[in-house]
Amino acid sequence: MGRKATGRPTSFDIAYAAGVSQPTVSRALRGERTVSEQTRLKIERIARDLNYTVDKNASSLRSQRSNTIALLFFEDPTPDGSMINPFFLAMLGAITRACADRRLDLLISFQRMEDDWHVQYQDSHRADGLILLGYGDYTVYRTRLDQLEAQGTHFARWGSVSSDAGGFTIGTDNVQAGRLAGEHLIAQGRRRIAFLGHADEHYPEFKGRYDGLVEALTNAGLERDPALQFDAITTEEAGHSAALALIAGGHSFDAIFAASDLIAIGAMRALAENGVRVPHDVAVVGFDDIPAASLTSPPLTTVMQDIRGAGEALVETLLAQIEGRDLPARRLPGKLVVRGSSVGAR
Amino acid sequence: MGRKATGRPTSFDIAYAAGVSQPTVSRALRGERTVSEQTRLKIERIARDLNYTVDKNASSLRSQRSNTIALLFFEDPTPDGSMINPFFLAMLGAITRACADRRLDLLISFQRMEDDWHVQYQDSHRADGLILLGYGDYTVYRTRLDQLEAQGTHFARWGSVSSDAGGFTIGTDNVQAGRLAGEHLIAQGRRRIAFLGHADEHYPEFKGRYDGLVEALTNAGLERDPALQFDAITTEEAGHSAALALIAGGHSFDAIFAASDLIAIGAMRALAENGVRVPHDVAVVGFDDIPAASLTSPPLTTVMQDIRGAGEALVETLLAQIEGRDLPARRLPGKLVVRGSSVGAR
DNA sequence: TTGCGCTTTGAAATAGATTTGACCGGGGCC
DNA sequence: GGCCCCGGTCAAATCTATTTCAAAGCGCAA
Repeated sequence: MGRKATGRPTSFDIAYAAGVSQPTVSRALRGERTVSEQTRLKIERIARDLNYTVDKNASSLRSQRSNTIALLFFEDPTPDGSMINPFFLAMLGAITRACADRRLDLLISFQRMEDDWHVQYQDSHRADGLILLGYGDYTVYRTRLDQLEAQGTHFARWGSVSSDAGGFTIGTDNVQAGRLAGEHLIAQGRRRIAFLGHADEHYPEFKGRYDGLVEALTNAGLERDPALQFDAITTEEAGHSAALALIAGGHSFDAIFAASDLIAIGAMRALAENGVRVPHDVAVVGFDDIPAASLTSPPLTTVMQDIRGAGEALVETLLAQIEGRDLPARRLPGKLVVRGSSVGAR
Repeated sequence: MGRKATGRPTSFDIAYAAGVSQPTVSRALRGERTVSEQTRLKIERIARDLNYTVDKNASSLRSQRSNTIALLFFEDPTPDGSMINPFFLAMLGAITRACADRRLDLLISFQRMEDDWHVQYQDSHRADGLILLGYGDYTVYRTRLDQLEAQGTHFARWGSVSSDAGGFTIGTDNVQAGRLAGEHLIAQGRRRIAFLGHADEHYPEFKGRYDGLVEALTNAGLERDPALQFDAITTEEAGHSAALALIAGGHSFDAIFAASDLIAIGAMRALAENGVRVPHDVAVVGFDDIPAASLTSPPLTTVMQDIRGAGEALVETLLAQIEGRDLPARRLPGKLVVRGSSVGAR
């Protein structure tokens, strides 16, 4: 008939070739059980032969489902825009994998929360839902999150679960993870453990880690010394400064628990500059297990977050939400990775 | 009329509210000049008021243009799937930015080339074109690339430009960049420069860097010593082994040019283990400027690739191709980043 | 008044799938 | 025999924008 000679085949072409109607092709290829096995196999074969693929746009338009989710990084972008928190990049890998397993497409964007065209991802039917990744003072983004929720946008976010933010949050159990680090250092005979990182409610992740450390100390019958806590955001620079401040503070210490690997790496540099030996004089434990952690000398002991599990959980939670069955917020356990920076004779 | 009370507004709703026909709404919102200024402003205001956004699927279906590109990593995935070459991750940032500037959406996938559902991205109208990122022995992927080209799929890839691969390739000018590294080391008074990395045509990027080094030596009237070249793929382990082999080889050397930062970091570890001081005894230069490069001690001198430019060029080339005007392959210059590992007294 | 060229707008066709409602022949039940 | 149910299929409606084509409106000249 009047089918154009060139161009991709459509479901009509397949239907014609298979001697069935076009809707049957659609059903068969989606595996609806109302199509007989025999018909389905025949249609599948013909589709393969003709090199046919379902048109995603037509499919999504009709079904109002894109089978795509959007990943938004709402970290403060660095000036050159290229340095992205390595931890989130690892997470990206895990999320990609989780999506691929479920045959979902993944759209990504590094737009910041301040720009707001991202809220249109769902409205424009580009994506069925959003995954939000962001570190730091999330209270800033609170308005945005509320707005998203009010709009009926489906989303899951990575962050501190303990906070008062609505559900749909997946995060590491920072208290447990912090305790793990503390217990490890105590087991190594360390008693005066400094904490580098903010410990107030603006940084709930960091605060949780600190609380965990304090718990470990308490459990071991040790006193926490507030003079050994120094604020730092998650950069190598901040870690360097905090460690210098710690050294200058004059209080004795035999271990550092840094709220992130970048902080730890900066701190180790400061220690080295001051002739402090790691781990001999001071043991160091970081957090995140970024790639660079295994490359320092000595290699950095750190707490690894369950990135693979996080990716799975985020996608799963989001899907559940899209389908109307809400899942509870979840906390994932951290795991200690012992390397050279924390073990050895005192 | 029979408009459903709930749900997003469609262009019909806007048209009704504005007292015009629905196609006029479409034209106005896309900025076609055939719509009078007055009408356009009115429609835009109403669209904003009603919180209307264009349905991406309907739009793409009709126009056969998705304004989306897909980014494919075809690197050999590591077992745990989370470690991705940091250089490509940085590139991801640049590509994201280039896409955002052009209001393009970006789909990403870490599927390997062996799996082949990626070839359907364009066929299914999910994306208008592909960007391919992959390191290593690309001859393996040659079949795939040819297949893509035969299919009429639009794509741009990052890689070695010198190769015989079809156009649409963007890459660093590895020879120039290698020469840069060589000249720097020679200027530091180094004469016996080892090269760690494969130097055969299966690794065209690495080979180019080696050729550049040789050029620099030749230009300076120095002889190249083939005994100072050791094969290594781009891992820290390989760098470590290669450096050990170099040391064991017994030939004297006063500098190392590593084909990648990971190799360089591994090599520095081997040097340290053998009591070789950097840069005092041996100067080290890497390649890529991954985040960890500035965190080593001493910080690693390296050749930075123009990632920002690469992202721009890849997207631009791909767009050109989609629109039917082919752009020539391009080589981007590398830039030397001098840090502590290569400067200082001999 | 008619005709020409230009801008602006609308009606209808279109893109390619999914979903709804109906049909058809055959088997089971009374 | 009449009626209902059932699996399998199809025709028609639907999803929401873009594109084509035709027509209306307008100023100005013939």
